[in-house]
Amino acid sequence: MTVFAKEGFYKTKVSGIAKAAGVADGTIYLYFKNKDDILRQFFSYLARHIFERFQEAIGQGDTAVEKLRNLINRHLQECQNDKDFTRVFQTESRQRRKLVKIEIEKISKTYLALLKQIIKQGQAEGTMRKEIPLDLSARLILSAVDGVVNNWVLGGCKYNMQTTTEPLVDLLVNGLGVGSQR
Amino acid sequence: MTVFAKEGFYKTKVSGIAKAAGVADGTIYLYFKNKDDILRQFFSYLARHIFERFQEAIGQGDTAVEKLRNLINRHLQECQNDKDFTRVFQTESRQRRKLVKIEIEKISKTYLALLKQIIKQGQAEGTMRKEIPLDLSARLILSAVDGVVNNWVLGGCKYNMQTTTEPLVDLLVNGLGVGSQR
Amino acid sequence: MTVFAKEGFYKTKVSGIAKAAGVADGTIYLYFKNKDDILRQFFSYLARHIFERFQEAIGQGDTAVEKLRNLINRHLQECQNDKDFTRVFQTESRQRRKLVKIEIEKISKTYLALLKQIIKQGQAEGTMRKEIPLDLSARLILSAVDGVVNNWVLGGCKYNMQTTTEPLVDLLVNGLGVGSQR
Amino acid sequence: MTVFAKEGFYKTKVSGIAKAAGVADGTIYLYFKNKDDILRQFFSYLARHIFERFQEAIGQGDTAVEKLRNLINRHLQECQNDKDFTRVFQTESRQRRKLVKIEIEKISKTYLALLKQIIKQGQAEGTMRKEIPLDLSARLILSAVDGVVNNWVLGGCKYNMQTTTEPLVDLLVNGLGVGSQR
DNA sequence: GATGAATGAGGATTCATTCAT
DNA sequence: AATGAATGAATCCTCATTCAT
Repeated sequence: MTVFAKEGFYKTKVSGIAKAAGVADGTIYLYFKNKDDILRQFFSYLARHIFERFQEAIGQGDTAVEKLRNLINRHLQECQNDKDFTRVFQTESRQRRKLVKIEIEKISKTYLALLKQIIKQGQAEGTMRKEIPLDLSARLILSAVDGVVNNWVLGGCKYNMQTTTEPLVDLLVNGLGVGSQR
Repeated sequence: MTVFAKEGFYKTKVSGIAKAAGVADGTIYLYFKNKDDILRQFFSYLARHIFERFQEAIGQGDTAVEKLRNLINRHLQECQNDKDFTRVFQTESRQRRKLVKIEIEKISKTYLALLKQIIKQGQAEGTMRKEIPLDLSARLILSAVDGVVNNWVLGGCKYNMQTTTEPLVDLLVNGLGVGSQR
Repeated sequence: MTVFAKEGFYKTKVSGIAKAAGVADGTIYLYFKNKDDILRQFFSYLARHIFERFQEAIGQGDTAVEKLRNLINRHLQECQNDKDFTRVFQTESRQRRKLVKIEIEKISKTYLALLKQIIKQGQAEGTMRKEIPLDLSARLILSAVDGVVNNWVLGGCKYNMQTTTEPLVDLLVNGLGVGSQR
Repeated sequence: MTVFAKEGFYKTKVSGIAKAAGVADGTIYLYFKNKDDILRQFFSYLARHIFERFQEAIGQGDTAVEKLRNLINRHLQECQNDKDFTRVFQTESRQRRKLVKIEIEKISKTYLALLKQIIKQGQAEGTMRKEIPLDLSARLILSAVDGVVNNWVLGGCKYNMQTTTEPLVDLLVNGLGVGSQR
């Protein structure tokens, strides 16, 4: 991932990955079918493991808003902890659509499911509006968080992204407008 | 752009572009320094022309919320009108970061400036909250809209994206929560 | 020739020649069949005109040694007067053997004929040795003069080559050894 | 070298070299940085190895004239033994001046040093004239030998060049003129 | 299992030449 | 006659992949 993160999938040479891993070029092919497969396995790994942690984060909140806050916070935290991973994901999930389509969709769907579940709980609690289509709300939240991460990546991963959690949740929950508008 | 949109920058052959353009391979090089330059000129063109249209859209609204709605609507509309353009932008602005860094930053900055100007007006009008950092609000809106577009692209550009405008603006302005929460 | 002299035949672009000549690329092809033909015509021109001047130089001497001195002097002078011409000749007569074979052979033969004629006269005068094969003597003189010129070209055409005439002729006529050796 | 010798550097295709060497195109690039480098390494090799043999030849003579004869003889012999090598050297040392400038100069300087050393010895012995500038004599001898080789190459490497040694040395040492002239 | 030299298909780019204006 | 935009054949070089050791 360190190597992919630096120059992107296409500019990365298999020999470069081998060198970074301290093995011979040929050795790569004992563990990966081909270059594409390296990326695919990365996405596959992500898809399998990331949600346990998200689930865990949600578990630590009671109300819907708390859960949302915890989820977003953990999301930003994880991204921050593994910059290379994040960078590769942000970059290649768009570029190599066909290759990782299945994994991306799986990740995306699971994430959206988590969000919908939170929103549903909020609606049941009476703390979240019922007029807005569930799908749209979920997608919009995902987009917003993804956008924040993307912005951070494009800016060179410099600032501490977790400071964004609080105002982000505030904005998502309360909106840009003043209450009287509604 | 049609060709880039289909397979991405790296999988696109210059000869493929030439063929699609109905000219000889060499002719490409009369107008572009090299393959990279084709992409760079595309982004450069975008940077120069897109904002006139956004500006125009904003001009057609009076209140801040109206302006926001018009901007977002026009944004989604333009993306919809040129799917190839949009797809290339969404994909390659991430992938070929270094190459188009300058153009991307220009586009991003100008867009954010438009948003901040709208939010400021809203705050002056008393229709938009002052507690949230201007920068964050603007970036979040951009991220959200970008996320919607990205989602549309990943989904194959199938549904009509403009139906999203209304609930999107509602969500951004009024938030996910019910009023009493604040 | 200025252009050929700078980078050699192969690195020279027809468009570069056109630019130097102040005409359009296509115009070149009104006067030359192709790129090769430009070089061929150059050698052809040389073959046709250079010997008049050499002949003239020889005409201004009486004894064989005088004639030899005048010929060599004129040879070095002409080379010095047109550095580009000389450089192209020195370089391309070797490189593009097949292309200019005929012209080179013509030039070479005529030059050798001049030299043989001089040596014959010297032998008749009793001032030049008869033991050495005429052919070899002539070729050796040509080689030596050519070598001097080549050396001058390789060194960047800096020094005044005509100062070489006198010692060169001395060496050729009297040899490196002291008289008693014979 | 066989391939370069046939058509010259520019007309030679890397794939042609690979084919002649019985390897794949890409293999060439495991040993040479690029096409230019093949030529450069050739000249570099020459520069490193040829002088041991020349030195050896000189060592087998006692008097200056003997040493000169042995050097020239060995020079012609080596050229004859490797026609392709010789042809490439004769051709490309002129054509690709910049590329092999350093190597050429090294070869040239070392050769001239050998010659000067011989002439000095001759002058000490009293068998070689002291009036002619050392530099010029050396350069002239080099030019003459080079000229003989060049002539042989241009003529298609047909005749036995070593028969030229004796009259060449005679001419260089005793000159073209009869003794009484001095 | 690990290696890394060898492979060769593939593609960007150049530039001599043409020809409609 | 002169132009120069357009052409497309030609070739260097890269790099994913293989396989004998």
